[in-house]
Amino acid sequence: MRLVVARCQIDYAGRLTAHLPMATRVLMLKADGSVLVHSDGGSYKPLNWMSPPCTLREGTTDEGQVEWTVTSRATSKGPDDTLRILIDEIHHDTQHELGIDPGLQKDGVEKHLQELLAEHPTTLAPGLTLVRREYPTAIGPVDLMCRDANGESVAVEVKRRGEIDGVEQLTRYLELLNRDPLLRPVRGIFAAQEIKPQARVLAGDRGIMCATVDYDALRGLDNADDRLF
Amino acid sequence: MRLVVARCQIDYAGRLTAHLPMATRVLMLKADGSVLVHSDGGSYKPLNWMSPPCTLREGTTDEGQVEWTVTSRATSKGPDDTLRILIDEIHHDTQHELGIDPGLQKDGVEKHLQELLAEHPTTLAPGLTLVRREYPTAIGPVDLMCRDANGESVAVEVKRRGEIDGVEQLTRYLELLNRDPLLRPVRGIFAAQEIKPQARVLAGDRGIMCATVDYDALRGLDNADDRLF
DNA sequence: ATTTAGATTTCGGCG
DNA sequence: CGCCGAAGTCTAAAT
Repeated sequence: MRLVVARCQIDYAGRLTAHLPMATRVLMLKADGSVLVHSDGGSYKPLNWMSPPCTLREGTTDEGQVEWTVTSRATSKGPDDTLRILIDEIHHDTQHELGIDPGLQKDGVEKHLQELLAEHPTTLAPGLTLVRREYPTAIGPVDLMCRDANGESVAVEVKRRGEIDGVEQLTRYLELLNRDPLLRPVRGIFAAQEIKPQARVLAGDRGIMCATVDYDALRGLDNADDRLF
Repeated sequence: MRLVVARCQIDYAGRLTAHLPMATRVLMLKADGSVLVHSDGGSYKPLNWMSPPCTLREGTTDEGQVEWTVTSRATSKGPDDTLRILIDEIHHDTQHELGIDPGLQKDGVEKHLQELLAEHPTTLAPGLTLVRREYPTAIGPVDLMCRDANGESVAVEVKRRGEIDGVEQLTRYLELLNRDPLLRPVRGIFAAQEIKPQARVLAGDRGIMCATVDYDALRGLDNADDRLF
């Protein structure tokens, strides 16, 4: 990892073209050849960057300025990209050995939400029981297939954030499932930690029930269960 | 901007929980209080981070190790987040004045594609003429509203990458537009630089035509036009 | 290898 | 200020 602070001007050409006027920025040059250009603000996203695999070549302009050219080969996904960094002045330049990172361990994403709801289906609707998780269909798996108090089928789509696409997805499942005479009628529940108003409206329009899920409360239920055994 | 290279262990708790075992990493501390944790690989996304606004507080553990705690307040968007960085050894620690960045200038995104197609609708279908761009409807603007050689209405949805949600979006527009006796029948064209197979199948199933757009060729047409005048 | 769905998505525009 | 759509999205799992 090489860390450079420099006054520079940057031009990118590839999937789009972008330009950064001359200013002082941080350049992060990683071991795999990738390059990140950061300013002193914004979020985690760099102003500009080059994804690996790519190669950096150092050159000199006609005016005698240092110029770095970072290039990647054209792949099936996109055209060949070029990042041109024209360096006016280097304020800082250091090299560091970091080694391979052991990697990130995550917990609390959609999969966990689905697991918790599978164990506590009654939090979605009274009398609901689980038939199976990841119920397979021709167009993909339904997150939770359940049965309600009347013995009728209920398909549940779980999302961390409930938006229109999720409602569309559940609608496609319901359309398909309701063609099966052994299952029908199948109704739907759209479950998410947070449901956007537009998604709620669309769901209502299609007779789909919305359920807001409290992740912490579910986790609490789960821990309570654990203590019983 | 403060750049730190250190052996550290990191724990994040907020929208999810995440853990990074002890290893050497780069810590980028920006002027707005945000923190980025980078390893020597991966893409532009940090292993872990904290978005502004947030505050960093330095402390010491019972074992005498330095500990940084970065916290942000709970907002309407999410709960309060905490990033705990336990520092084992600092290899490098420098401070740099960067100033405000003049910002990025982009060119070549969906808006541009839409503009080019608006000027050259016949590349989508022979005899097609533009009625208007961003044609307003109750559920949002249709990218391009056109008329074909027979004088019938054609709604065009423009995407850089054509996926299922784009087809769903166009379907919703068509359903609404076809309720209008003055417009109907309205057919649809789904235009994108690249169309995914599943999106193509769904479009075909709904009688929507797909058009793959060559951005460079369109830009060429545009330049040719310019030269005529 | 290709495709698809999820993300601590972030970012910008408009009402 | 909140909602909505686009992104050089990236990434990991499934096909």
